[in-house]
Amino acid sequence: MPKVTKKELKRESLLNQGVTMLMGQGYHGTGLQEILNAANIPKGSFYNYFGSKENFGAEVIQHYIDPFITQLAAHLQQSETDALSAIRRYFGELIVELEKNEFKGGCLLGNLMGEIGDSSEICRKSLQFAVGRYRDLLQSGLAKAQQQGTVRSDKTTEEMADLLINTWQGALLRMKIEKSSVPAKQCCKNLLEDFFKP
Amino acid sequence: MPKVTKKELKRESLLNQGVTMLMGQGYHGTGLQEILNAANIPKGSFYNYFGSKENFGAEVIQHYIDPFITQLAAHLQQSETDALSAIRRYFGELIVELEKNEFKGGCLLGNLMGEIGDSSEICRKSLQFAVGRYRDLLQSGLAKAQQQGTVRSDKTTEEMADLLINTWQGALLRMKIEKSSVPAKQCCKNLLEDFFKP
DNA sequence: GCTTATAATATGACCGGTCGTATTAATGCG
DNA sequence: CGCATTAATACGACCGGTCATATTATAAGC
Repeated sequence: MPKVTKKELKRESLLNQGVTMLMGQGYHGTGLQEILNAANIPKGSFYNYFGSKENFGAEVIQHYIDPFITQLAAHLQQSETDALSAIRRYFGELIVELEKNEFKGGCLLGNLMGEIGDSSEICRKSLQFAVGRYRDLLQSGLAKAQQQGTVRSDKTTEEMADLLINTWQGALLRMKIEKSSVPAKQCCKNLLEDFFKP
Repeated sequence: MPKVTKKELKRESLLNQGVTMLMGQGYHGTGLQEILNAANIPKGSFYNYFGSKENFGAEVIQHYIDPFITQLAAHLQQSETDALSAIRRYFGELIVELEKNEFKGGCLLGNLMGEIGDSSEICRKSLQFAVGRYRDLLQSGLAKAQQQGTVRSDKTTEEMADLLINTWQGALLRMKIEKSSVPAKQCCKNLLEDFFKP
């Protein structure tokens, strides 16, 4: 595989810092300069990597969801675990991470949907694409679980995946203001261990 | 009842404009000047009504939830309707309003939880209080419905109210980026007409 | 391979503007 | 006229983005 250039390293550093800071302070609450300071990149250089802050935001969104998709896919690919258990384990791991992080941040997708979902068309589309990618993977996991007989068959897996994602998003918002992982745990218990069961 | 003073009128106008603009553009995406222009109030006067932008934000949050609580309470007080039907009708009305508004804005509580839930302690507490008020009212409605035998009794009404609010919040975020009320409708269908049923 | 010219890339000072808040001035009322 | 209230103005900081310039990379000729 081709060697990663210095430019690509810097670009990725910007994206990583962008994820961290937009999660903590939101899109408009975070100035470019703060991100550039953290990534040690001068202002003028930023525009070699990204056309604008808005374009940068759209790419931060994709950069954010990538590891979640990788992690969920890895769970689903484990052949010795049934799909529903894989999904439960995946969310279990997320909850452990959120507790470690003292309930801060939540989900960047949810945060930005709320903040700039109406005001940035570029970011709205990036969010829609990211949520779609994530939801499609969850849906394929639920479909597998249906085949394995561990999930109810009278509801479409699209609808169940949507419900799961929406409830999870709402639970993470509650988590932030109540500083507790109880909402996230209840989401998993009520849907994955109750409502979705045959 | 005492006559409403001019000062109170101006204060309420600021809060109304604040709700509208924070919904559309978020907290940090909306400057005070924009709100003051819309309310026709000079910059210096703002500080007669509110100690800071942050305090203003916290009061906008309470001002935002008040009519929802009033509307839901009115539904629940109608003696000729059972509680579950009242809740369904309430959410049905919200969906109609959201469709009329072309799926913009969503829920200010959800938006601000995501954007400033970690960065403003004053607003976090206001959000927590507002969500608590709303949830408690929903919980009392679900408790009534349990008494009437229209809602399952093997789950606490606190937990069901939490699940309903969290899923609704997540559904409204999806609504914004997909410009569709389907997520909100699915939330009601799956929870109020399925999962919560005895 | 070295030197020079050219092209590409990187950069930080600067721009015009707005920010939230503090200070000062003006106005209204008893 | 004095005090309270309201409003105008000022302030220091920061915003996203631009651009003239500096630096680095590449190409061409010998």
